Amino acid sequence: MVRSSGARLSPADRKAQILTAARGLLEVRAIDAISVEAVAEEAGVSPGLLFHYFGSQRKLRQAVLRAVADELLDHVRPDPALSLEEQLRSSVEAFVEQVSRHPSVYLAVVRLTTTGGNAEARALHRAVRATFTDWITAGLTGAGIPPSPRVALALDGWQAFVEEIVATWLDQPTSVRMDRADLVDLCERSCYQLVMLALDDAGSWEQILPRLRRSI
Amino acid sequence: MVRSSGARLSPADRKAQILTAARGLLEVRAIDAISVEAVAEEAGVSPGLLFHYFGSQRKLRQAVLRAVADELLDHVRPDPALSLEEQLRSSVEAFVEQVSRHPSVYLAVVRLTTTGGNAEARALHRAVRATFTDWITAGLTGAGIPPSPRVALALDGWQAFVEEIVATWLDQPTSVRMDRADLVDLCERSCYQLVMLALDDAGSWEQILPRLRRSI
DNA sequence: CTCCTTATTGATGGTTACTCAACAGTAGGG
DNA sequence: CCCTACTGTTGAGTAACCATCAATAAGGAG
Repeated sequence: MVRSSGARLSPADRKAQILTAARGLLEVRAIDAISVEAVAEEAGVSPGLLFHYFGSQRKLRQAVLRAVADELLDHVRPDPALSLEEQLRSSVEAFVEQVSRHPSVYLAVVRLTTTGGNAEARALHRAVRATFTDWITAGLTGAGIPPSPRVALALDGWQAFVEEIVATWLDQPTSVRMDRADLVDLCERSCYQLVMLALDDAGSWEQILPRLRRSI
Repeated sequence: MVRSSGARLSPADRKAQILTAARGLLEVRAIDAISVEAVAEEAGVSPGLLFHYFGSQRKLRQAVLRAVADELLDHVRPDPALSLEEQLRSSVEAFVEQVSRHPSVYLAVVRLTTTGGNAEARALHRAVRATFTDWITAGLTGAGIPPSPRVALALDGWQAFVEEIVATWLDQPTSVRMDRADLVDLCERSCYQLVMLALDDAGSWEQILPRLRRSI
């Protein structure tokens, strides 16, 4: 067994190092296939230590996913200085960008719809979704569109739509894929369409755009 | 240990019995939490026998999911005698119906986007999706709308949208939920909207409906 | 240099996927 | 009716892995 890190570290440093090691494994293996012993070896540390710091395998995996999720949210967080229309567009672009860069890592968070047990993991995913939904509903409220259960449901579904087509798009060979700009376009416009639908507004999404164009 | 089934059965019968037992467990536990020993006990059989018939735990789970997926497809398969519009509507209704009846079982198939390892499980999910997509594209082709990568991507995303909002809807307490008819409506209309979007057709979905109304 | 705190380990137990040689039920020939 | 060949089935045994805990050693304070 390799002991890459010679001596004792501060708890914070050690925890960070273990998380980094686990994240490295996430580039290759799926989250469900990450064993405590593999992470321990990757970190150059005894398996027992992981239990000392994280308590259990579930909590370790949870911590890894949470770290990745936080990182993703940081990249996608909208800039309040922009207009609402620009916020949506640049956030969608940032999302596609980030997931494209490290697909196996971010899809682990984005796609863990995993009916497969793991209530905490699903809770994390729902929390990420809820964060996005909050950002958008705040923007819509600013444009005079009040929150409603139907809109919230549509936004939730829209995120599933985006996650799915981005993932599918990534799986396609680059020779066949549509332009990335087109993908972003499709994601952006579908948001307006689905919200309009949830509002039971038969009109086109272009009617709503002018209201989103002015900055807040 | 209970040996509910006294003696030797034909391989086909035994396999079917084990699958039934596993499916029963799926009503309660998640697919990832189903151990070989639990299934063996449920079936009244020694654990070793499961390996004889299915080879490994992965393949066993795969077989269970495949059985459930086939069952789902059977219920949702569109009736060629109907008009295209009616086919979409009744298939969506059948989908909501079936998933509502045994949520824990069918969500196991529908929601196994589980980046969590399990390449075969994802492949199965993709196969189910592809089947639905084929049905719809066939219908669209009949209405004069030729298949294209953009439309295929949108249909894939639409299914993610539907799966997500149905699952979310199921999680909500019945007191808060919107009407089931409204849910089906939202699913149906979003399909038209997203296809139009993929066609880069700025018009409303109502322009396309008349073409779907005549039977083929 | 010594002591005390605590980061870290290695031994250990229990669960579970998986293998395999042995057992037992059933059918067919004498 | 009995023997034999075939094969469905078992139960013991192995390996990997999650988890616990008492023992160890590193590093700073005095």
